[in-house]
Amino acid sequence: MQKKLKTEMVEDLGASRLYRAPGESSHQQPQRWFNAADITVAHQSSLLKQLNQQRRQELFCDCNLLVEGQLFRAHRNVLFASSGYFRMLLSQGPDGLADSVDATFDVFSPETFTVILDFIYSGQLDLSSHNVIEVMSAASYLQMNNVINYCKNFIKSSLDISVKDEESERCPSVSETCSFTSGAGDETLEQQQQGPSSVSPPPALWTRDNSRSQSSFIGKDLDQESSASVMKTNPSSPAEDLHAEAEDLHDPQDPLYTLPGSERRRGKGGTKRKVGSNSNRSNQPEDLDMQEARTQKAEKAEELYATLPPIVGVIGHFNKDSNAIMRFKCPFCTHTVKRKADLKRHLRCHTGERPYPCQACNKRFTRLEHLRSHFETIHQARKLVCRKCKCQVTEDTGHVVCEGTRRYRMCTACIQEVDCDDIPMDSLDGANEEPALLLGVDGEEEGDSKRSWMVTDDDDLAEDSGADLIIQQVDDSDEELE
DNA sequence: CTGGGGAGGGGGCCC
DNA sequence: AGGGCCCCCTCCCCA
Repeated sequence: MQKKLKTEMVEDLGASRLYRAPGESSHQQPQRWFNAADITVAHQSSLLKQLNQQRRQELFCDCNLLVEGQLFRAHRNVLFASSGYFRMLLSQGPDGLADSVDATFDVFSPETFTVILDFIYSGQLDLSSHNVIEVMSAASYLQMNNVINYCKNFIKSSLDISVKDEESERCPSVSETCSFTSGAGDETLEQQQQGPSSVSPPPALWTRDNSRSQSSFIGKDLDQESSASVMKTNPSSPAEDLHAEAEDLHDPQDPLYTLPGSERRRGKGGTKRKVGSNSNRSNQPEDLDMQEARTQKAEKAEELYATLPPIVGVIGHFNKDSNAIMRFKCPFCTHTVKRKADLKRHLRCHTGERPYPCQACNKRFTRLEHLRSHFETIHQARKLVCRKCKCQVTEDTGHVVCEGTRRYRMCTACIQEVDCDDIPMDSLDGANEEPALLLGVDGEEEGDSKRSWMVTDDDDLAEDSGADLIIQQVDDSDEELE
């Protein structure tokens, strides 16, 4: 594939060279440039191939790398040019060079390092849904930004559901394996050549080989600078893709859904304004496309979580015994956490996954506790404070006022001040009842109710009987299957 | 314009 | 590993 790409590039350049305006002299700049580019591309390709051949034959290899006990041999100059980690390691002077083993890695597997090393020497990145996270983590560790970008693109493409219907029919399986080919090796190689490319990188192009259930990603290698600029300007850049992904999940038309991360605040005002007025929405079946989108997103998020390697770690620091303290690093950002569970929780702000919908207002949350907090505050008037005068009330003195699905308390004095006809009182004073969320329904044991929150067929209760509102934990994938 | 409060989101950490 | 709690921050609304 790489060869084919290179060939195409050369052919394109050749075509450009042959296409010359009448009267254009042969010594004009374009022709010289294309000639030079032609030669450069061919030379790069040949050089990289030679280096790879030398590596495979262990010719002139001057660097030994031990990955979980498996020895890899490579060239220091190539590693230096490809990885920020190796740049730092190898620029520390000759001290560490005398050893038979120059570097030892235990934070990723030999298989992962093979992918990385193959990429360094060939420009081809063999990604699959099973290794992408670990490769990304390793690339992060080795400070190879272009590999990280490819991984992001791969993940994005795997998660991409915007063209789900048509695409899924044309391409039966979401890519199981993926091969990235880059034009000229690594970022640093390019950086060291002519700086930012004069030609903006073409958008990544997906080709799929259905017969082998395989996908190939063909894209021009993004050097650091150009990829940075692309990320700022090109909406299909990885960083923005992530946000776009999140927006995909949360229908931008739907003010109920806020965006994760930096984007999440955008829709918030709308959300708050809609809380009381959207109750009618909760009575309607969700838009099927949106539901399907959410389902697929949740499945992909689950797949992503499932592919998390046992160690997605970075060595944060050393304790007094010089033992490395492992932390779990987010593949999407620089955040690290101590526990894998915390990483999984954190990843939701990148994947946009919101598995906890409020049955009352359809608002979705990333965490159960947030949903609970929301439900208790908004729909159950758990706060024993008069909304009007802010005075403390009790379960008895604080009358619960309904406003759509929203409930709050008012003290007796404030109730009397306001015209009683204007205030829809909760006749059952339902907030005094224990919430179905916490105690279950119909005498169910708490444990059961926690796991299987009642899914009622009667969605109408959302509007008028807030006290009986039931928060439903929706397993989108199950819903989809049903 | 500004400050206070409400609501939501995220991180750390304990159970 | 998941649930839950606490805390902090940000955003928005409103007086």
